[in-house]
Amino acid sequence: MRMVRESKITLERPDMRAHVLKAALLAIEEVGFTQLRVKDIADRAGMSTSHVLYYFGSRDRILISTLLMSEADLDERRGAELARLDARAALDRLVELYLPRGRQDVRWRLWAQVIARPPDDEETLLRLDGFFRSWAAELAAIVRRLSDLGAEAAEDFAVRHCRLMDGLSGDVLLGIPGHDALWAKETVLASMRRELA
Amino acid sequence: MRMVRESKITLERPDMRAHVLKAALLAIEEVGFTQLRVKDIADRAGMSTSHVLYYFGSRDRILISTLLMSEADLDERRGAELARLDARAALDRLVELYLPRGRQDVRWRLWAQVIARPPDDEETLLRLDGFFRSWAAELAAIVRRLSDLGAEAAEDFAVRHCRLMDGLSGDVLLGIPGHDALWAKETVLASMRRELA
DNA sequence: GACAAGGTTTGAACCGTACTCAAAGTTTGA
DNA sequence: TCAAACTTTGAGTACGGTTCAAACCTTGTC
Repeated sequence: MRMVRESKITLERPDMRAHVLKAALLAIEEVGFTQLRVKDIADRAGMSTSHVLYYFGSRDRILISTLLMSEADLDERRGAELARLDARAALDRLVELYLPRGRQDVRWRLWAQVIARPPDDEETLLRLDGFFRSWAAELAAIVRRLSDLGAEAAEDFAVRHCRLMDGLSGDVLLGIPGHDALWAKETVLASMRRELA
Repeated sequence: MRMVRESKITLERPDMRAHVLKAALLAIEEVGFTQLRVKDIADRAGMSTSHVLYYFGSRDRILISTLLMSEADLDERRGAELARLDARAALDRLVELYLPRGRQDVRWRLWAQVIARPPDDEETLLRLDGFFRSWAAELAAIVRRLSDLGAEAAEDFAVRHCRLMDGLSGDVLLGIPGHDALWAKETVLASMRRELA
């Protein structure tokens, strides 16, 4: 009995899951987040809805997994891209990568969804926390190159500004008049410059 | 034709709507946000689901209206309560009122919901923006009592810290281990003290 | 005081969609 | 080669939001 369960988990082919998650990203972009049905994902993955559910168990889990993949992907790309830039450009670019590109930004819509219906398993929460920390660490490293802040102060600066960007993103997602992606970017950068000057 | 529409709107009894919204708050607390059905609200309001929908049009609108009411209510209470306190105590209390009390905080779950499924009518967005501004204005006023910051600087301080609190609230709602309501409060207050010192 | 017009309320039906299940198909390993 | 476990699907279920038409009330008018 227990054997069955364990082997099931081990044998879940990651390629299959990744395939579905890519289909999910595509589906969200094409049909929009609010109208997204499991069928839209299944169609684009070339399989039945039952099969998608067989791998993920529930619609919510598909979305959470999509966020995790999307975030992991960005985590990699970010490291590679920022390494090539000088500190000031890296700071600017990091902010750009972090913030939503607009009201319909897929990654941020996923975040909003997950915050509205949070997962209850500890493991997922720790992975999400891991992404937070990764962003903060990257930002802290850049800040240390730009100022004479100590490790602790840089870390504090980074965490505060990540959370600030989270808050600003809420405005962007809501579509508050005047509070668009550009406004958010300018606001964060102003706050950063203010402290680093 | 147009007459019908207009009179319909005018005649919507506000007491009836308010009654439903209070029922909604109660229902959320009792059955939990994720399992909330329109029927749960209707039951507690002592009417049929059709009747609730007759007044609000859709489930989403009920939730948005509940948030608006909840926020308007807090807006009033806040003004009355903070006026009685000295500046330092008022700052502390404002932060307490702003932040979620915990993972299940009803007002914040409503915010999360509305950000995940934003309304598309301009009017609602402006009302939400109004609440943002109201919080910021209140915070700015307190800050000016505590420091020699000018009007502009105080306003900037206030907006940044409101958004910071929004971001921290996300962590609390998610239930990231270690990031509870108390942690959020301490983090904001530390940031505020840091700048005001 | 009766009646017309519009406003309110509801129960019953509709519809869409997440999820379940059993059966058929496929792989793996002994 | 066969059986056991894994995969895949179509059909079916459950459930919740939304619609609709009909009954009920309220109000103002002759």
